[in-house]
Amino acid sequence: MLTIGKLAAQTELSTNALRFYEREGLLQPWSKSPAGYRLYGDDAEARVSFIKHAQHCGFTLTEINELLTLRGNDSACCDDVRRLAVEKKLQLEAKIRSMKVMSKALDLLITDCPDQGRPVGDCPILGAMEKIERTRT
Amino acid sequence: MLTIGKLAAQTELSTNALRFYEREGLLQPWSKSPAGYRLYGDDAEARVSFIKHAQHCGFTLTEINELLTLRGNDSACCDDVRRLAVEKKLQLEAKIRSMKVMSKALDLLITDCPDQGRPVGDCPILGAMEKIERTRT
DNA sequence: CTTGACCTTCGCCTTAGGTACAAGGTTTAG
DNA sequence: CTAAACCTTGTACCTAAGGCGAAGGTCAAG
Repeated sequence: MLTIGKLAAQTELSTNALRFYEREGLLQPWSKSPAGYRLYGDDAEARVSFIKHAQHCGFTLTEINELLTLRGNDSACCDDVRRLAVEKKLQLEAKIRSMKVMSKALDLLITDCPDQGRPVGDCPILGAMEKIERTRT
Repeated sequence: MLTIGKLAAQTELSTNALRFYEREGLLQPWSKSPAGYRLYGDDAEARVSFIKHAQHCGFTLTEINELLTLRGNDSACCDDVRRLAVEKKLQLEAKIRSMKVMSKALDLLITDCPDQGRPVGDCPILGAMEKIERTRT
């Protein structure tokens, strides 16, 4: 049985974060002491590990909640998990693509502006941003 | 002189967005009618173009405000603009890298999980997420 | 004159993941 | 006994870029 502070120290989360997870339904304390202190079982640590690792894979807390629900649901099948993972990967790739487009647009602007010490009135970057019609790929 | 609705139609923004830009200091109306209606000059359209294009390059509204301030500042130099652009590009690239890491982590999990109807108890994705490799037990 | 379209300000809601107080109760070590 | 360290609930705040709606003022046409 761990109090919130102990669990926070073990998992390197803040106590605020743990309470936040509780409000979000991600991690319930096993019981409460007579004084109302949260008491966590040893499974809590593994659950926090799960949450952290899923976060590192790009899942939001809401989605992690789904994964945890799935995990506890005996009628669920591994394919359900796999489907969520594939979907998340597609989301990540879409976002990466759009950010690459931005990065390339910036590249063009930056290479357009090679000279030093030019006044802003002549800045080709600012100029290009005003005229949206010239979408130079 | 355009009222907010006209400018919204021309720029394909909502009137809410235009009022929001005003609060944020991005776009001030040229004047107000006796009844308090916002009246925008013709420069407003170009300014909105600028804002939109900068957004497409990944700049936040706060950063766009800096760019606009720079543009109006005669003592500013094109290098200042260029520096902001380079910095933004670096930010984008950092984010892209971190998302690629996530995507690859997901890839490993997905390929670990053959697609037959396995119960969640055996799911290698869920299993891997519980066991974050940790240095301490 | 009245209807409907347009405008005003104000203020809450969203996502995600918390942080930071405030005011007070509990536990433990010295 | 006391003071520190820990815990509780509750509230408010932050980012980004607005969305939405209430309550009400204004303007043009029929």
